[in-house]
Amino acid sequence: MNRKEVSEIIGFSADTLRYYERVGVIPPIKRDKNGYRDYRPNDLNWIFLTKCLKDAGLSIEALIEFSKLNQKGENEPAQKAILQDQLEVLDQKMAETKRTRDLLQHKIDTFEDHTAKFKSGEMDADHVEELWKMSEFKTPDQKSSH
Amino acid sequence: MNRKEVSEIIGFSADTLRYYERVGVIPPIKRDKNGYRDYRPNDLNWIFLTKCLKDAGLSIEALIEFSKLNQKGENEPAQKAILQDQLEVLDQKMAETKRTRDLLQHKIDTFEDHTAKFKSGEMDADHVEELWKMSEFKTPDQKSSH
DNA sequence: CTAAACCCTGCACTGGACTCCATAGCAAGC
DNA sequence: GCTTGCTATGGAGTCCAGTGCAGGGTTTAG
Repeated sequence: MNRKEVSEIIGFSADTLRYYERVGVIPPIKRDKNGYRDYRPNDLNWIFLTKCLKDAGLSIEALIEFSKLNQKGENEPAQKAILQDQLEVLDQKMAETKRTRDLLQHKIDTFEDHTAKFKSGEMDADHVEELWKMSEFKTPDQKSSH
Repeated sequence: MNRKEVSEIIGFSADTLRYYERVGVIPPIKRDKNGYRDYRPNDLNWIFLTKCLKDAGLSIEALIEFSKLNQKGENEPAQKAILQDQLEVLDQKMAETKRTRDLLQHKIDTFEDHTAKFKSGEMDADHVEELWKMSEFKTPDQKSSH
């Protein structure tokens, strides 16, 4: 399978594919007699996993780390551990996204509620969110809060 | 409230705060007699929202757009629409993350199952995932698939 | 024989989002 | 008055993740 087909299936550009191979996100791809890359099903498989993890927010560096361990050979426990770690990362990410989502929902729900006032005064990290929920969602100077 | 306190509460660096103000992600902050920024509760409020949206994956450009709309004054429907859009984006993101998560889980669960073989042959976008689920999660050249 | 449509390489460049730097003002403590 | 510690500024530099480009090769179609 050539570069173009892979690009079309996975959705990475030819340049990105080459870049990923160069930096080690994907392993070196076999070449044909002309030196052209010949992607095999297992390559596609790996690239697909890469795409999933990238879409899930992993950095290139993390993907390289991941790929290295995989290429090291029979290192299943380590690979499994990485996957497990990634699972946890994804779970955390989802939890956080959900929190933001709920905050946003709250903001939408209470958009018209201009009666809520927040008191100035002490304010620390733990209270910012609470305060935010009560706030009027306006830029500072549209209403003086003195 | 001075720059340092805000940095500590929100978790943006002083430089980032200045950068955001410069590009318009946060509105111009009032200054004291020395020209020092004096962040007021409503500023903090806005910065907190900014942080949420940024963490949720919005680009600086999107944040500027959002901020502009907000500063334009009574433009609630437009603001609300943006929040609603973001809500949808977050929902989609979560769904996709969950999909990756489940794929990963499957991979972990079937890690030892070396009997599964995937056939080379036709392969298109719709089948990559299916194929991937059957694959052995190895780099291409550790086992020849000819 | 030539053009089109692929592919290869190294390296320079871009865009986004900060981050650092040099220089300088103010305020408090010694 | 001097040092320390905060603040300010414009502008340059950095890092990440690609993206583009010049220069070149092979195969197929006309």
